[in-house]
Amino acid sequence: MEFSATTFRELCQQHGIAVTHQRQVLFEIMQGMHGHPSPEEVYARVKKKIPAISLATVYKNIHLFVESGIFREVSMHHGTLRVEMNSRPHHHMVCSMCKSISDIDEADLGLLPSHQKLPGGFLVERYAVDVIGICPECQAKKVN
Amino acid sequence: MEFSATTFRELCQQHGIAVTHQRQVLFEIMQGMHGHPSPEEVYARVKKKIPAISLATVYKNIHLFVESGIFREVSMHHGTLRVEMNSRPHHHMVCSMCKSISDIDEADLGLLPSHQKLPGGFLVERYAVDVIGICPECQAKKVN
DNA sequence: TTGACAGACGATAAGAATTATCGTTTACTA
DNA sequence: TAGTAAACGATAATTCTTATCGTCTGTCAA
Repeated sequence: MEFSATTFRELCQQHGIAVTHQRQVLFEIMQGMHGHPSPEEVYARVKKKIPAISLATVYKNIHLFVESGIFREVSMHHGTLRVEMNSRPHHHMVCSMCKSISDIDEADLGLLPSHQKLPGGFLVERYAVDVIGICPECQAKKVN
Repeated sequence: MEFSATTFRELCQQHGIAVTHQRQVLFEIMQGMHGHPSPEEVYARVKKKIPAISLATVYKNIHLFVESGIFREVSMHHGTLRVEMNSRPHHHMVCSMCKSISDIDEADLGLLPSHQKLPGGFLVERYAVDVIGICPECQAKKVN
């Protein structure tokens, strides 16, 4: 929608990555998908166009696209199950560089709207806010 | 903090689970932890008290505690990496029963406070809100 | 208190998702 | 167009989590 086929080459140049056939097809197919596809789902679709493509290539390029900011991943997750030990109402600050999570009290964040029902009839139990940003440590490290 | 050692037995009775030594030690140790420990971290601590405990037992009981609502997991994660294909500003409605994710436009959710810096000096890039609740399909299925 | 039985335990194999390795091929720059 | 760094495909390896299974332990009724 926002990137036309002609700009894929420029997009790659911007990010200093090579324009390969696999990369281009992958990009176009991903753009045509909606929702929150998994690597396997993307792989299944790309294979229809490039039967010989490897799953590893799909993974490598999805990561590349995410790192370049071309696509975004749904909720930074931390590989492993994590249990919440803070029983006070709070949310999370997630560092986009080091992926560290720290807590912020709900009161310090400010209040959220609390509709009981959202469009579509979704029944709200609670809100979980991830504040994505740069933690103080990474701000200090960041040289540019 | 909120559950005393004496109430662990009651807590188990409420949820219809047996009071075992492993379970009790696990519970107490987890309560003493802070942050967002992983199963491995919990396992490492519990092993100091019960060297013979199995990692599988730790996993099984963490799940049990989470299902019972005794503890909560940090951000419902979906097992696999998911890529965001909706480029409009939006957030997510996550069903606590079936774990499905659907999008909600930021405008439909209402505005969030947009401090540039949060307590501790965390630099905000963006907010990602997960609205946890029950999707219409699961509301229909829900009999009780 | 005891005895039966469901459920919990530990050990470990299996499974799923992801990443690393490596030899071959391809794209970019001069 | 040649040289080189990067990308590719195949697949082994890793990591995290779950399943299996034989043994053991809580729970509940007698």
